[in-house]
Amino acid sequence: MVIAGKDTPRERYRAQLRAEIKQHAWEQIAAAGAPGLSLNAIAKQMGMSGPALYRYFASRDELITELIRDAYRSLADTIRATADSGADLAGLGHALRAWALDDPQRYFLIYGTPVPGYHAPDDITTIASEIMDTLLNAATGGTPADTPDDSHLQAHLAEHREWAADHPAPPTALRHALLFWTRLHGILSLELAGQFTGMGLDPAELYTSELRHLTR
Amino acid sequence: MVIAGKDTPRERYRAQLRAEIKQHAWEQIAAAGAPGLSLNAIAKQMGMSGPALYRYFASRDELITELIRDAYRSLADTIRATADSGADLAGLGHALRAWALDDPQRYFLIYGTPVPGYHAPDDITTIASEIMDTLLNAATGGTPADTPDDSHLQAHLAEHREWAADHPAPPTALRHALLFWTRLHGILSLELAGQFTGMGLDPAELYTSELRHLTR
DNA sequence: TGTACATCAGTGAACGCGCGTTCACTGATGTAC
DNA sequence: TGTACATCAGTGAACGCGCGTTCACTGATGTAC
Repeated sequence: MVIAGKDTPRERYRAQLRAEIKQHAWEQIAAAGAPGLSLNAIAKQMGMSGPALYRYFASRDELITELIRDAYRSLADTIRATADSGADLAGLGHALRAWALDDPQRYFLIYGTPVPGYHAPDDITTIASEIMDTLLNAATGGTPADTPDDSHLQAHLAEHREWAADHPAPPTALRHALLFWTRLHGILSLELAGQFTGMGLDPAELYTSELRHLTR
Repeated sequence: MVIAGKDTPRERYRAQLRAEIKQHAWEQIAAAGAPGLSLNAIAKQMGMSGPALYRYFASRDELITELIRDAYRSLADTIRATADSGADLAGLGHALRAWALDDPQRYFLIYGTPVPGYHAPDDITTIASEIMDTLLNAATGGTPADTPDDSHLQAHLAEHREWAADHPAPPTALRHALLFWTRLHGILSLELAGQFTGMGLDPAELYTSELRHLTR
């Protein structure tokens, strides 16, 4: 069921202005992080008065939630499109890294430090599991990972697979998808946070090495 | 060279009050995240007026920097003490996890979303490399990791080892220490951020599995 | 041991600021007859 | 095609709030003779 979205000029204008607001919001987040996001500052940047934005977003919280949703949507679409174009897990790994580097603060909005007390709406959780779904597909189809047999973990996953409830992936694939996620996130998040700065090594080497290891 | 620290009653009182302020700061960070930290709120919580705190910290920024320093110090000491007590990399991994779970926001203060523009003072970088040093010791001494030979990455590390300049670890150990760091951080940070919530699996199983894999 | 002075902790008032959000209102744009 | 009315975008003033930080001051604590 799609919400009407009558295509009147006014509706189109509304949609465009909402998009414009979000774009300025992203710029502000890139410059000062998510906590520094301010409706008034966005309005000023757009040459409008502060209260005007309340025609488009009910509150600051609603705007942020929407940004989080868009970030998840963008990542899910990117990963999905890459998979649909025939890429294997290695391809997904490279797509993930490119997506993250494209806008680090967007990555952190999803996977960064959580704000105590904030809880994402259900539809966002749905998008998150869509991402896992794509990973599971790739992990199931591809060659099995170079992994020592880890029967203990696989037994655990075989019995704790709510997150993959409607996916036929075998335990080895569950495990493979999880390692793909956690290992790449480990390197990516440290890189984006600048933790490798000054160490002299190239994070990309580390990343592709792990990716090779995961998809050999 | 140690800064005097004359042990007068006044000095002891000062030190104790600084500690008390920091403790309230940590509670506030645990409750609302680091961006929500407020000097006035801490003062109120302690039954003092806001300006009083300026006797103990020159500014909010100085307080936060000090908290970051303490977090690094605490982690470095924990890891070092664990290593000194004879633990191998597996032991360090468990110590790391326990330390992180003990206060997630403290972990995120070190490894979480960076604030664009903030740059840590040099002495903090020094503590960070002290941690890497302990890892390198353990990685050098222990059994070599179960790793496929990755000559490409090892060649890169052999020539980009500023971060381990004054450590005699061979490339295999450099690689081992890095993987230890990035893989465990990947799982830990996702766990602390609540990304496994609702998935039904136990992050501890994933963590110990990776740790086993790294220290077999 | 007592007095005179310096040091320092903490207060209260104040400044300037930006925040999110509400409200009554104006003016333009679209809709119905 | 033109008029009457409803809808909606945006404004400016205002509210209440909390923030970091400064400043002049009071009162207690320590130090020197």
